[in-house]
Amino acid sequence: MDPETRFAHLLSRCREGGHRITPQRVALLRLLAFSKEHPTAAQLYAELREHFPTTSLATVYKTLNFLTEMGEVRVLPFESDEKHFDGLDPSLHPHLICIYCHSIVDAHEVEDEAQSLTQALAQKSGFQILRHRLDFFGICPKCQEQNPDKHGSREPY
Amino acid sequence: MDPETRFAHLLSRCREGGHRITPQRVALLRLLAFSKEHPTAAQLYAELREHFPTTSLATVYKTLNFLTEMGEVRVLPFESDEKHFDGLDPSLHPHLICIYCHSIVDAHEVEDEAQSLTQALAQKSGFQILRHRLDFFGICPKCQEQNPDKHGSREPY
DNA sequence: GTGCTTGCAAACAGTTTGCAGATAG
DNA sequence: CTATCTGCAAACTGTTTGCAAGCAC
Repeated sequence: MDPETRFAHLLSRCREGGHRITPQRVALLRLLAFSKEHPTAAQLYAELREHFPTTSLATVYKTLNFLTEMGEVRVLPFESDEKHFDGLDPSLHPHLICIYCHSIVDAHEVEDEAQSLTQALAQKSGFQILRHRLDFFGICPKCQEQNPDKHGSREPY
Repeated sequence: MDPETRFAHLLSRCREGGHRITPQRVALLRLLAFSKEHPTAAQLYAELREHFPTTSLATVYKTLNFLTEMGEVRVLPFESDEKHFDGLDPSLHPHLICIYCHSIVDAHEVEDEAQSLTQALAQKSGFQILRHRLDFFGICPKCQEQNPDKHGSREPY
């Protein structure tokens, strides 16, 4: 789904849910629909503040929370303390996380394999599997090219 | 690896790392080696207190933290706020989580499939994949048998 | 005896909540 | 006009840190 369509979808889902469309929310929904980076609440807040200097984190959380309850946003907790939010595509798909640059990208490439692995596991374990969370940690193509000691600024995961 | 061997292994890893063997640590290592339930720090603390009424959570965290740094314990963050700890088997393996009874069990059944999925993803994405985190949420065999409204006490995930 | 460890309390980080004033519908 | 939303501050939860007294080695 392209970001503009996704944005429109988020807007109408808000209306459906009886939530008012405030300028702050419009800006947040836009960020969610357009950011591929799976941002944290703090990152969304920082970007929002560029346009709404008085916006508060509480407002960001309140909106993220009802979107999560509606199933439009997926929460991604990692070992780091802050939770990341996937507002691009709430469907089940694996993620690839770079331990150096901390980028988090969707890994739709192996959705079929993930599906069959899930079925195999359900059969072998007797669990009725409803959803999954599949994260793969490694070094992204960009960081593989770089000089190892230039990854610098961020603590590797 | 059987729990007793695992316990002995944890003990010697502590010594190797220059960490002193205190009675509190012995008790904690024992819990880690024997508990299949992937407990939280608070749960470990509660069990420890039965034998050491004055033990503190801080001590539990300090020990868990160096074990994690040594690679002997794996941290499992979920959407719930508390982190769970896998001290049974720090190797990479998928987990099955029951949304009703909150049990977390190892899913060694599909390790081979997970391995080949990982290779396929590495090839397709260009990532050099170092480790993964595979969680499957669903209803465990025990909870499937129960009357749906008897799952009661715990909030379903 | 030395230096790591304990256990308490205080600090900390991320998230949530309460509330008075502002505003979407 | 009314009910919801905002933004601030305070509360809350899980985890970490500082430090004096205690204990492993």
